[in-house]
Amino acid sequence: MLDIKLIRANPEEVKKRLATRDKNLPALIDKLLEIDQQRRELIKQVEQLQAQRKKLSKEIGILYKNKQAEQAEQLKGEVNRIAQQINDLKEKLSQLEKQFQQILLSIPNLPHPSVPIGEDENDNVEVRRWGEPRKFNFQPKPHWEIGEKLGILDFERGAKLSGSRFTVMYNKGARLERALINFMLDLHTKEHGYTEVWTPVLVRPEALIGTGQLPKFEEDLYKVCDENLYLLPTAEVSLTNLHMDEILKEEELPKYYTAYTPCFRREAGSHGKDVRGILRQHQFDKVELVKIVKPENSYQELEKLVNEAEKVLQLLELPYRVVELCTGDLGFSAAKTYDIEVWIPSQNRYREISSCSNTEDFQARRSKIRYKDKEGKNHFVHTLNGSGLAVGRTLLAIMENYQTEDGDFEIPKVLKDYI
RNA sequence: GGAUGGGUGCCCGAGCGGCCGAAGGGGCAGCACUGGAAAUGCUGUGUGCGGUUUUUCCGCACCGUGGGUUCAAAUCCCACCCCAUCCGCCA
Repeated sequence: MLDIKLIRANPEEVKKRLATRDKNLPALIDKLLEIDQQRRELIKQVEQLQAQRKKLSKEIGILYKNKQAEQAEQLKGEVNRIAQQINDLKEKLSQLEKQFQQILLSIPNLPHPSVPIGEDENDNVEVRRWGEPRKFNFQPKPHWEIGEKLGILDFERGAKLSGSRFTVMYNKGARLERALINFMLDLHTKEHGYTEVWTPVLVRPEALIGTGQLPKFEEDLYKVCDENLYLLPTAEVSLTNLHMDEILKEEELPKYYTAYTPCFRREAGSHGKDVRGILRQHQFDKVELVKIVKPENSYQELEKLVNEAEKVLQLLELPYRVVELCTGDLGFSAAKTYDIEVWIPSQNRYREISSCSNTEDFQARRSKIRYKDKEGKNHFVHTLNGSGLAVGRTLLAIMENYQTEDGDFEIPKVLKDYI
């Protein structure tokens, strides 16, 4: 959520920056400001009337005490009239307030000035590469072929049980999944100072509103029938909202959290995309990284966060590149995002395996996560999140990059103790 | 699923329809005491919105949420949400 005060103070600047995401946003800001003005005018009127009512009511009380009932009765009539006016105005006000909130909640975050301007993923900027894609002296196979032949990936039974984009894994596949989770959690807790967390995977709408998935992206989520709960699309939601509605102490910051959770996404808009294999599933495992920090450190923390996610790929010796998302490709809550893309031999290109974002105070404002400074003043924290990493995609990348000519694949050295 | 209790400030907790933004305690900050500290004492300390000569000050709102009663609601009534405990059921 953007700060309405910021929008009021610099409407043109805000519109200009939002337009780099989406050309339709400036008009929405105009509408918001219009409603805001009406709303404030009404608030002023209502408050004046309420102040009057309060004053007169007190006088009535005193009159009764002094046994001047007649005069009290007279005043009552007047207060009744004022109360009626207040009611009328309040009704209008609550309408406006509703619209106001609804629009404000649907406006995405402002891109950081350093974010490259662009329309879609083609305008993303490569920041660096690590590792050399392996030269194969045979035709590398896609992971689904390897997996099916080895009998470790079972798409048919996945579909039988749950539908398309669900997969069953056996033996080496299932064990590798588990090994990767442990490996990643150990790395982040032991080397990078994160606190390991285990969270529910069913969450309330409040949490999803806090991190920005709701109200706008309901169609991407699985909702539990007959309960007001949703399946977690990412542990960013549960980890960030651990501190929903809290005022933290300054010395508690920064907080680093990591959690393994399954993630559930409907993939509503992506029919026909990446339909083969396990790249895009309705259910996948992820180890998530979340940081809650003071505003002045957040960009430094973002760079660190990306490095921490990269470390996983470096240790697994998987080639990757880091790209900076352009304005048009930024997620709703993000002010700045780096994607890490791992090399996929069968596609002869890099594919996203992690996305690391600084949302600044956008989520903090929605989730009401603040901290109190030394002077006793409250400020919104900055929140960051990143995959560290998407486990299924890591598994896929290992299968393809470490494949052998006979249709099997090797296990990266660092995982030997885990499997 | 059945029964009961409860949601008040950073935390705990009291609160007769007007004098309650709200007692008391804890925490935190400042000061005093001390060689320094602990202990102790004193003082201060909610949030949001709106206005403002924008350091200041003023107004309004907020005691889970939304309605209602009343001249006046944290306090009374109704609905909803949430939490806890017990019983049943299940792992």
